[in-house]
Amino acid sequence: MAWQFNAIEPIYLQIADRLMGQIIRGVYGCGDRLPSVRELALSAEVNPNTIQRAFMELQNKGLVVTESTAGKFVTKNEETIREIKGALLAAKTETFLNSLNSYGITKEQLIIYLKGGKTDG
Amino acid sequence: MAWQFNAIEPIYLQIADRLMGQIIRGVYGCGDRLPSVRELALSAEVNPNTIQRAFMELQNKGLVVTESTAGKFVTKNEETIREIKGALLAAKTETFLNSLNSYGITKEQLIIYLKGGKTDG
Amino acid sequence: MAWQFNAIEPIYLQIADRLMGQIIRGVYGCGDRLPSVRELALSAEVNPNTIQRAFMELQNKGLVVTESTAGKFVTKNEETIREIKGALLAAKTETFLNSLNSYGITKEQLIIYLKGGKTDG
Amino acid sequence: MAWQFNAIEPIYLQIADRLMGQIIRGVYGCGDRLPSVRELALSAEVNPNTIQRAFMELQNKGLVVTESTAGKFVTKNEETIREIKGALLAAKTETFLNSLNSYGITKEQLIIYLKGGKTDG
DNA sequence: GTGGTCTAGACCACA
DNA sequence: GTGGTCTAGACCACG
Repeated sequence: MAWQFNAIEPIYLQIADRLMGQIIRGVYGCGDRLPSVRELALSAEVNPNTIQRAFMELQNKGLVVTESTAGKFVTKNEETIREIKGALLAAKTETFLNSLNSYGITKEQLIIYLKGGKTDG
Repeated sequence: MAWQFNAIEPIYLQIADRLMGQIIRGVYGCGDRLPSVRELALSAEVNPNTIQRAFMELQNKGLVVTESTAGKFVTKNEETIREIKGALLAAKTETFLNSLNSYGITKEQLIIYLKGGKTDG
Repeated sequence: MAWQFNAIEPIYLQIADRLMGQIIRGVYGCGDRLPSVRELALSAEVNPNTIQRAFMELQNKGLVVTESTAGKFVTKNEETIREIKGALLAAKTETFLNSLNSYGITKEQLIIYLKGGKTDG
Repeated sequence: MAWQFNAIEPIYLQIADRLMGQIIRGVYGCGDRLPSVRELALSAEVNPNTIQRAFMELQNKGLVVTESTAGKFVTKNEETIREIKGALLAAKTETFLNSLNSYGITKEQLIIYLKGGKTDG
């Protein structure tokens, strides 16, 4: 079965996000070889160019490097991954705090709630 | 100018959410009179029935009470408002934590980030 | 033939009551599929929107759940049904006792009468 | 202020009911003199004929007797009052049980509820 | 003026 | 076929 994409965001960005998540989570570790463009194109049921564009995004961020003949690899620089993970957390959190803001909930209140809540287990 | 609505969620729910936010934030305080159905219909540029439905939601939640010919009012029960604010925070936070989870970020990491971060200032 | 409605209470509430009665009595059992909105609209000879509103009431009470394209179903939670039946009995009884009160008849007298009376047989 | 009447039932019957309630409750005891027609007409803000008709109802039931020059009196026969009180209780209860019946609630269930409930205090 | 109800009819998503 | 949403416009009760 093809992957699931929403109709709002460009598909290549959705694929890039998905791959980024897998790298950040460590599904593909530091220096690991990533699946080939054709492989991904088949499993996602999209045009290989779309996969290529997704990789472009990741390469621009420094998360992925291409070694011409051998394929594409996760960067060996752990620091880069950590930075991107941090930036992602920052961006998502800011959006979230803004959405809470429109209900008059502040960051401090959120922290108190998180520390007291049982959401995670 | 008409309000902005997205095409995904029903308009009446978006209006209900907006009003709920204003009540929770205190834009409309405990016991305050809310704008009339027709008034809101004009400013939102929607059918009065749509506003009516939005209010139904808020009345079901106990956030709004209506005094037949006098208009609609925010509940005088502060406790109700606080409860709903809490439930809302819980729901939004759970969704957020789930989205972070797909990047391998845990609640604890989020708390650490929030306490150290500069997002708010 | 159309159903009978009084002119005092809103039709949609009368329909909701009628359906609630049927669910509580077990005419529609736990998890049973209810007639479709359009079907009921035809037999009651009212607008489908009116039926829809009636169902809204029942859904708010948790008595009915809707499975988008499959139809509407009685909740599978027997407990919910029992609770609502109890609440209904309590409400009706209180009103009744109040009306007796204005004739100086107490609850105790009513109990005695019920136990001795032949109303049921 | 005038008394409150609903628009459904004839006013004279509503007045008769009100007076009957007062007699049954003992507001006007066995053999007591009742207010005059004119007096009642003034306080109820209705035509004296309407009061007269109300009294006719009570006289037909044997609850009130007219002593031509002295006015109208509650019957001295306590038994009559008790009978009417009983008949009233029977009628109201039957209606009530029928309404419960449409929700599948039996007389026995009502008795159990009444004995266990706290409705009265 | 306020809210509430109802109808008629349209359009959408889902499957 | 199912439910859901929205509009347009009418009518009512209340004060």
